[in-house]
Amino acid sequence: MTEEPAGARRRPLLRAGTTVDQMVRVLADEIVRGLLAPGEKLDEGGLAERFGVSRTPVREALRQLSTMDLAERQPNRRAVVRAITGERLAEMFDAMGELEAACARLSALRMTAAERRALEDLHRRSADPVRSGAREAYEEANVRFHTLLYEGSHSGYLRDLVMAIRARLAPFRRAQFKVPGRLARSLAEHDAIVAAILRGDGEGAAAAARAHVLTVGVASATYLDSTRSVEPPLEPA
Amino acid sequence: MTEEPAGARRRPLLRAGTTVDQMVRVLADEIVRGLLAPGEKLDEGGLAERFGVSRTPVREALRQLSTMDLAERQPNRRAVVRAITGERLAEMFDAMGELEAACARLSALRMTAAERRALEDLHRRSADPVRSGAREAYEEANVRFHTLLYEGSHSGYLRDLVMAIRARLAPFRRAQFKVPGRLARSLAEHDAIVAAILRGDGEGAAAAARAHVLTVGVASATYLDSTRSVEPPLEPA
DNA sequence: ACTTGTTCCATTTGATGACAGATTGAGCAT
DNA sequence: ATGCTCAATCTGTCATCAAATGGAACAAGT
Repeated sequence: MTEEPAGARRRPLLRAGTTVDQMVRVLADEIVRGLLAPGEKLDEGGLAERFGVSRTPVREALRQLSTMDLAERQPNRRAVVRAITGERLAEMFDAMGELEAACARLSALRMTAAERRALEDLHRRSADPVRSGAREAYEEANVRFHTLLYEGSHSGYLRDLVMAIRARLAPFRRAQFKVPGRLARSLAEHDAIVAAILRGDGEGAAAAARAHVLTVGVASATYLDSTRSVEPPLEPA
Repeated sequence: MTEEPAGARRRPLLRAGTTVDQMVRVLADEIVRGLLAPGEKLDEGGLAERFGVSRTPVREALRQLSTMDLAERQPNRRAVVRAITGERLAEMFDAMGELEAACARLSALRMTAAERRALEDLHRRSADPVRSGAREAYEEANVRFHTLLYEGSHSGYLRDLVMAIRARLAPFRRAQFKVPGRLARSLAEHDAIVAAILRGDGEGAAAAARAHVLTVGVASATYLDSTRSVEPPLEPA
């Protein structure tokens, strides 16, 4: 620690973790966003060259990805991006619905007054993007809304669990907003959840949240049927 | 495949996966069962020597363990067995309760007639071990009972999720059965769950299952308070 | 002729030992 | 007792070797 001229050159750009962690972040993001298609081969040598490292850290990254269920490995066979079957996708939405419902239920029971106010405020402000049809803005508000629900459960474990699944389903969820009129309906569903939470009705909040996610799941299934593929919709960086 | 004299010498004892997978299984088991105490250092060189391999596969195993939340790693610092704080344990029981409730709810809605019969049969047979005080036998029936619930949800994803948490909590859950009279109460709680499922009452089943897990969680918390430690109870191999 | 089965080799994975950088704890001076 | 120095130890990464895979080329059978 002799010199630190201002730019801190020791950290080579976005050094938030180790080399392997960085690779995992990048690859996980690309898989979740569909830039790496399901079934795509993850060649150790190729990835090593791409990231400018040797194969050792690449292997560690691949093992982590496979533990996270984003990649699949078999002994002596090359790793591939995990393909999501339609059935599995449905199961994931099932689980997502139940976990969202759990968070909503616990939020209704456990949220502090401040947390309830914040939720209500955010929900009220979300009406503007819907009126003006600002999809981007609403999507952002939507993410914040659900995050507040997870935090409201006052269970970090539950929050981490549901956010992991959410990240995995994000591309599929996002597609639904392109359906005409979906924004308004989404807002109405949020309204039911907020109302139940504010009156402390745990079961009501759970049912509303479950229905909300179910709707999203059905929309995704429809989308998939129409495209005859389980690949998540591509999108630009 | 030229010769196979009967003993199949090619597989060197329990070869169910790769070297790393085997190490992960062994270490995960030891951590979950408390043979490796929380906070215990996991030295790469030491483990390499113990398993008779080089450090590279050990590192992969450690990375997988840390992804599974069984170990903790920081850059350039040695890996340690993940310590479960009391708060985190409570959160895990929370999540477990919600997931069990979800499985029970879905079971009530989705179980086939055969599955309902199997659940009822098992539950009825579980009364014997309780009467005779056969703790071991009841514990086994208990595991099977819950597994049937998970399968009944008809969601493999949900099942995997809840079974992973269950494995992590197993040592804590098991301790509760040593409390006098707990077997009978556990059976009674199961009874409420079964009754709700058989009459197709999803919400009732969910509530009963949640209460059941909550009871277990409270019992564990009490146990922890009494021992002033968050280490899972040790038990012989 | 077209499929089916076999043999080989280029490619890829699994694992090892070695080297540079970071950490930790013992020893010493204050 | 407190803080500093430095060496032993451990982690992160690499280059390299043995074993396994999976196609291509080729032979044989229907």
